[in-house]
Amino acid sequence: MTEHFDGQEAWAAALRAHGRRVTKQRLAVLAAVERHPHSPAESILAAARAELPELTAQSVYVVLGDLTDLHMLRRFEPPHSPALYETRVGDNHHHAICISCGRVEDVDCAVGHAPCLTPHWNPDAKPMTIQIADVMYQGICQDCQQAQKLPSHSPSQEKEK
Amino acid sequence: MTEHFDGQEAWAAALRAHGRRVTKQRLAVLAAVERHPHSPAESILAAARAELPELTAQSVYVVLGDLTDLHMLRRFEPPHSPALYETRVGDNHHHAICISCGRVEDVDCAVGHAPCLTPHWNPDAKPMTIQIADVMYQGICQDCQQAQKLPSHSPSQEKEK
DNA sequence: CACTTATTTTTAGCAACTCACAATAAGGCG
DNA sequence: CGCCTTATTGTGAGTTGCTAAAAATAAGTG
Repeated sequence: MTEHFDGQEAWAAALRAHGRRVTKQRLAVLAAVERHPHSPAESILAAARAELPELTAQSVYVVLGDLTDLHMLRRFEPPHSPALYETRVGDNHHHAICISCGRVEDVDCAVGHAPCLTPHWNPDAKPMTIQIADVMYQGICQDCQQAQKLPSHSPSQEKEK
Repeated sequence: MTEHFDGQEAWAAALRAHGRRVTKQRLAVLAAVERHPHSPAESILAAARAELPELTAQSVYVVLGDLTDLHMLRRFEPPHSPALYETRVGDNHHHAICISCGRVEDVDCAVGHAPCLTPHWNPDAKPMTIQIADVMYQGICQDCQQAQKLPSHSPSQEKEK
């Protein structure tokens, strides 16, 4: 317990910079998210409790929500999954999710800064001012592909009767 | 009540083609989704009940789930919103959501068939086999932009203390 | 028309959050 | 350094959106 003083202090500074108070709860949450990117609130709670056992679920929800609003954290919601959080913000990157095992990988933005970012509006649509474009790739990771080829019986696909 | 026999029959055919039974509930749900694209289950229930008052919420969930699996419907889940459904499937198009009022607009795929679709994998990542890429644009629609410029008091933005 | 079984209904149940309010403790101040 | 204000956390309850189990109903088949 000696090498995370710098991270500690960095987060503290960031909190102060945003006019937030530096509490052990917030530091614990931040550290937990940093160490377990792409995690849901529940896992973050569990991870944070390792170093702060009395931490509450509510606090985690409140903190995650607040820090996300401040853009100190980024939240995204894959289909059929609770919201996931990560500390990597500001660089607009995307995510690939394995529909089989749920694993999430980061994917850098394909097209530089603004991704596939300028939508082609239908002639009849009233264009919006786009602020961000979340791209969510869905596929099958190598491990799961392997598993499907193997012996097994049910590929658990469509049933179509 | 005379002009929707064709739609009726088209959906019935599609259901049969997928080995599903043609029930008034399924037809009502399909019709409701078609008439109210980008709607959550609850709204679809309400809309469908207009023509089939005894329809159950459960049935709607079951039907929506089943038809989505069959790709007769498409589901997507904007942040902070329940799942939305639409009948426009097969043409990979995307969605733009107004973060202020929640309105959803369809956006045709920018890059032809596969959208911005080939992720650039980080050197250390094990690439997945991508099947689909959902792009979710978030921004502010013209109406809401207007509203924000106007007199009002709280733009309901960050608070940053 | 009878029969099989998909589909719907009924009734519970649950996960992931949100809300309201009391208790606690940062950070500013004298 | 102790006091005070108010952000933050904790407590306890409540909600939404959806899934599960089992009984009732009704498509489609022969």
